[in-house]
Amino acid sequence: MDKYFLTTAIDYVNGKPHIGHAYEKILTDIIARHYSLRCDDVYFLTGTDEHGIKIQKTAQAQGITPQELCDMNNAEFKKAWKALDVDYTKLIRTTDKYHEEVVQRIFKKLVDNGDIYKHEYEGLYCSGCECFLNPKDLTEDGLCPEHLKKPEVVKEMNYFFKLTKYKDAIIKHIKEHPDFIVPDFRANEVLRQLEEIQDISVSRSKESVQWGVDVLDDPEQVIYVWIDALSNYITAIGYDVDHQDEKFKKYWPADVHVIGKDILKFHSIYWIAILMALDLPLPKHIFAHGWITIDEAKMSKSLGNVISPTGVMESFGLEQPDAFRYYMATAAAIGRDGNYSDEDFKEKVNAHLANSMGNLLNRTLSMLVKYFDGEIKPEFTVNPEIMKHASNTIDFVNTHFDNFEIAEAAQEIMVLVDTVNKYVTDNAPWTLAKEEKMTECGSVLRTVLEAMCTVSSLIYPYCPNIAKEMARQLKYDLTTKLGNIKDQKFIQNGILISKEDIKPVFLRVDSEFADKSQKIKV
RNA sequence: CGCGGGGUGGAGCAGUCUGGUCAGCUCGUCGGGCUCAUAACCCGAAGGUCGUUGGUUCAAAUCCAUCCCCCGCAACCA
Repeated sequence: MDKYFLTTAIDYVNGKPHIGHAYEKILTDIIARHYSLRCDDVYFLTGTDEHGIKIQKTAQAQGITPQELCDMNNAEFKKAWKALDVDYTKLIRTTDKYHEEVVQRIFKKLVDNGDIYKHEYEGLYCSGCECFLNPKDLTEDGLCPEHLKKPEVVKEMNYFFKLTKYKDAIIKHIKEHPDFIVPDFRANEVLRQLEEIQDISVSRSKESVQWGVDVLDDPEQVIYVWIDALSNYITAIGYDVDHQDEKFKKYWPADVHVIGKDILKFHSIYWIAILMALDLPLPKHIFAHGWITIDEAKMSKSLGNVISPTGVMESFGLEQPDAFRYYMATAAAIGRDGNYSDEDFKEKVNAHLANSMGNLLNRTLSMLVKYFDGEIKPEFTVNPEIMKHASNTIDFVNTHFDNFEIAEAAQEIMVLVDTVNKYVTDNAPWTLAKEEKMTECGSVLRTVLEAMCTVSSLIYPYCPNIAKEMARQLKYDLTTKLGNIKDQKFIQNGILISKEDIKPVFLRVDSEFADKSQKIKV
């Protein structure tokens, strides 16, 4: 694997980031960090979608310019990603000049090639909304639901993209590549949607939308979201219609587009058709994740249950996002909806990160100091069965990631941790020490510590800070590639650690200890 | 008959496509063990006729049919 290029959906900056936006970015960041342990060159693209009527109106309502609104909210998103340790390579904004220019040229190329044509569109226009309404959105009396006014029938000239031209090719591609749409049960939905696909309108008149990218040679029309937003995946890495720079050649096609299940249609149909029209290779996978519900209810502003990702961390007094990231990543099986609840969050991260994993390292290092003054002696050997299990876990985790089974991979890591905890109890090094079987005792400890090196690598994508702290105490190099871990020993002979250097890698949430430690830290 | 998703021990879920090896996982509860550790770790137990009813089959959580219930499908919104 020489490169791995992955993208998130770009977020509409009409509001601030919430837990739903965060879910997708965390998942993508975890995938990116995982592959960074298998490949030297990972490119993680995210971005913000900044054009369109809603932004125009929101800005108007707030008495600021659209650009000011975008700048403000774009900054909020960046801040959130920083707080969550979402370590993207690049964040593209659809208002970036180079993006706008390439989008115009893409549009023009599609027009020149005959994939985009002008067509008179007749629709129901509400002067209150200043936009066209979908007939199915109207009230029973045929009124605009917001303004309770009867919309007028208005004709508008728009540009249309010949989606129908690519229908058969897309169906063929989906059928021939069963892992193209992940999870696979979503592919059927897309195939059904493809049956009733129509050409899509890809522009709006200047009268209805001003905040957007102008169509070249036709200043009365603005390019609509499809071509503007979806193209970010190629413009960000240097695509242009007549020139593609080295970066683009290197990274395209994307290895995966990570998106929400609601926009699967746009990615697996519209975007694919656009790529076909541009004669570009198709992304290898489209991974559609589910929703995170809040206490079993869909998150919505009207219900007042929108949760800010950083708010969760604050309410539990967490300075690092690791626990939140772990919880988000394991909240749902692949592509399914998951649920967030404070209670469950606390139970799960305490049980897995503090009790099982953190405590395992802690108890082992404590014994090493207590019985051997922190020294690993040359005669300490490792248990081959535990090493085998650790090595197998790497394989399982890799396979899960290749299938985008993030939660399932985490479960596999915890199985390893549980196995090692059991190994410690079964071999009772404290008893061996009392019986003065010191070599046996030390061998148990060395085995656990070797296994913990693997654990720290595997947990790193989910919990980068915890993993770094584990690695520090193990004197282990976290940049070690997963492929190099197998059959290698990392715990060196000699003094590993002193009593003062041992510290819990993750404190139980909501415990007295956690409270106290937080005050000390601040 | 609108469309889609779902109903599995106290909670959250997997398993359903490819019937048997499936009643599983995480958490919680109760009892026991251990004492190295972050009141942690290990063992054991209780608890489910897998929404209903019927059918196919040697065999169904899994296939077919019927019915019941929940959640999305206007907006904010991944």
